[in-house]
Amino acid sequence: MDQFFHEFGSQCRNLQKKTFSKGENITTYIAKRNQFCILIKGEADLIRYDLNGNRTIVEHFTKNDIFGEVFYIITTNNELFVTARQNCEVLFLPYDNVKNKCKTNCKFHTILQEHLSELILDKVTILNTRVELLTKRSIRDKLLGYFTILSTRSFSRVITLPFSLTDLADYLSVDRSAMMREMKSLREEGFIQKNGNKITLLSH
Amino acid sequence: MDQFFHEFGSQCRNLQKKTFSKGENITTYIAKRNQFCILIKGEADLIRYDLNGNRTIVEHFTKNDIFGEVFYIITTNNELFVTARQNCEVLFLPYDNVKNKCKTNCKFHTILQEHLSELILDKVTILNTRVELLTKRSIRDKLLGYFTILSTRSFSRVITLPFSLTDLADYLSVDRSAMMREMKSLREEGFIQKNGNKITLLSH
DNA sequence: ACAATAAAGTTGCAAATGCAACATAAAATT
DNA sequence: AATTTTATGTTGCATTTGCAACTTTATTGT
Repeated sequence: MDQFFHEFGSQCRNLQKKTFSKGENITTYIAKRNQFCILIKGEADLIRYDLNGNRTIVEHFTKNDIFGEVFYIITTNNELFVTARQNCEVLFLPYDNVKNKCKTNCKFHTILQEHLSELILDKVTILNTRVELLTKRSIRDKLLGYFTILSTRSFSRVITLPFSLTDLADYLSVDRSAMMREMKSLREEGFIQKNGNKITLLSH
Repeated sequence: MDQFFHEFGSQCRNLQKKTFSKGENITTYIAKRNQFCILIKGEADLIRYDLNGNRTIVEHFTKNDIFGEVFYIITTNNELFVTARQNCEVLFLPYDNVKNKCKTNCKFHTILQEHLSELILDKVTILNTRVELLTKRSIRDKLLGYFTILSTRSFSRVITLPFSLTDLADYLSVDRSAMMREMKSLREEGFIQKNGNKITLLSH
């Protein structure tokens, strides 16, 4: 699956491949259109700004992640948009076209269809992990929870934050200065060790 | 799809249909097993207790919702279990059996497979809505956000809470008394009107 | 119908978090 | 290399939230 999107991504007429530079806006979630996107290169974030100006990183996408308006029901009137964190390559295709058979019956759509439920299932597990994190009651628990997830994924007590501390606060949906204060306590109380964007989880 | 689970739910040997009384434990999420469940009758909740004794309603399931360990990666050592809120009927099947072809090639699995990605996609939108809610910064915004979602779904300014206020607090992952205080302010400031478990959203 | 249990509602106080405003360090841009 | 921009780190103070402990009102079970 890993190389599949690259290899076959440009063979069908019903999809578009676009390139984005760092910082560019990839798409905006406006209404329930059938937009389905695959990130085949780079990293991107789904960002929301609320009425008080708070920025939230709703989702963080890496290679082979899927996103788009099909996955989202817009209830509030907050702006939601996907921004390229690095230079990105994105496949755009109408979801109807993924779900139903492609007219041209191309190889891309056939394989995509076969793996579709697996791709979406992965998204569910990611979102469940995200909910688990956000339901934690304190900044401390959110931080430790997040570190634990990264640690589990990398099979290591030493983890590298995938984004800046400012972004981390927006991802955990907490105030940055309050988060920094909590990080300091965690260091002082011997829970973690910190060196730039590398953090070591200590047994305590 | 709606009646499908009932009609065909008992025709295949590779799945089990079980009944649960209100309050009973339907399943516990322990490890990444391939458990896939369909709630064909009743309502149920995915509950987590953290080390401080806080109860969180991680998810709320209604008729035709799918759940189970396939959707979950257990990272923390918190207990996660699904409890019947009402008398429930649940189909249990191994996910491998859903994904791949069923040996007996029965009608149930065939139709389920056809609709699988749609079912999982629905779950993604539900989870995205949940994340949207949980990333709101204050209890007030969480409450108003939740009311707005229910209002949009029911096409009405008058909404009926699907569970008790105690449960709502556990669902929004906030302290109950703090939530009650906020509800009171919302009433006093003319945002909402309240009558039992019926709430009316006012234009303000 | 009564008792028992659970939910709703309230409050004072403590603790956590958010806000604003900085200083300093690092990274990006010209 | 100098300048601008962005990120990190810190702090005092205000506000929000959580905690504990109640009373009152519903709901459930016998």
